[in-house]
Amino acid sequence: MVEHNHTRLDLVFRALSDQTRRAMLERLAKGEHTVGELASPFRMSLAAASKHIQTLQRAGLVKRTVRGRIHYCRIDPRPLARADDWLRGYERLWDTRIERLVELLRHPDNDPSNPR
Amino acid sequence: MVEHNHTRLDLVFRALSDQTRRAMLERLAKGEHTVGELASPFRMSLAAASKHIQTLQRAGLVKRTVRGRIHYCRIDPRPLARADDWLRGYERLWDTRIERLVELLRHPDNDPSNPR
DNA sequence: GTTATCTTAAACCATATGGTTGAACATAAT
DNA sequence: ATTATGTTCAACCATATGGTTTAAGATAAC
Repeated sequence: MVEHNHTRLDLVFRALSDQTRRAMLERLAKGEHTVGELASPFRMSLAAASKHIQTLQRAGLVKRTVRGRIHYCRIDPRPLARADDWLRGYERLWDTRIERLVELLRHPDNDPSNPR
Repeated sequence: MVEHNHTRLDLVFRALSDQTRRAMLERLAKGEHTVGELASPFRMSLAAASKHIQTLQRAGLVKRTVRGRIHYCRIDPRPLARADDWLRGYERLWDTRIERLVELLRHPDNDPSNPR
C-alpha cells in the first residue's frame, strides 16, 4: 500500500536524522547489544537513550528481545534496504558514469576511447 | 570534518522524512520547477509549501535561481549520494548475496552447486 | 503610477521532539 | 522478604515542526 510505504519511509528517514541514533545503529551492526550498552557511550540520561532506541524500534530498524530484566537489541537492516532503494531511484542523477553510459548507447561513435 | 558531515546527514535525512518533500524531489528529478509549480499539487497553503522547499534547500538537496519574481528550483543530487553512501555501509547486512559470497570465499568446498 | 503576480515573513496554533528528573515497573540477586 | 539492577513511564521543559492566515516584499505587466 503506497500510503503505508510512505509512512514507513517517513519513520526510517526520521530515525536516521539524528546522529545518536545513527551511532546506535553502527554499534548494532557489529552485533547485539543491551539497552544499557547502547546507552553507555552517550552523554545523556538512560531515559533519553531509551527514547532513541524506541524511535529506532518504531522505524523497524531495531528488534528487541527481553530475557529477564535485560533488553537485547539487534539491527534489522531491511528498512535500510528500502530507504536505499528509494535513494537509488536518483542514482542516475548523481552517478555521471551512468550518464555517460546512456550517452554511449545513444551515440556509440562518440566514444573518445574508441579509435574507429 | 566529522561533525560537519553528521550535521549534513542530519539535515538530509530530516528533509527526506516527509512525503511532501520526497514528492517535491521526485518532480525536480524530472527537471527544473518554479516554487509555484512545486507547490501546486499539494493541498496546503503556498506558505507551507514554501517552508518545505526551504527545508530541502537547507539540506542542500535543492538549489534555487531567482530570475525576476520567479524562483526556479533544481535538484542537487550530491547529498542523496552521500546519504546513500552511508546506507551502503550496511549493505552487507541486508544483501544476503554478499553474505553467501563471503562464505564461499571462506569455504569454497561448501558450494552445493559445485559437484566436486 | 497602479495593479497583478510570485514568494516569503511574521504571528499564531497544535503537535512533536529531545532532553531531564524522579517514580514506577520488572526481574535478579541476596 | 529485601535489596539491587535494568529499563521505562510520567511530568516537565525548551525547542522544533508543519500547518494556517495575513501582511510584506520583490518584480512584472499595464
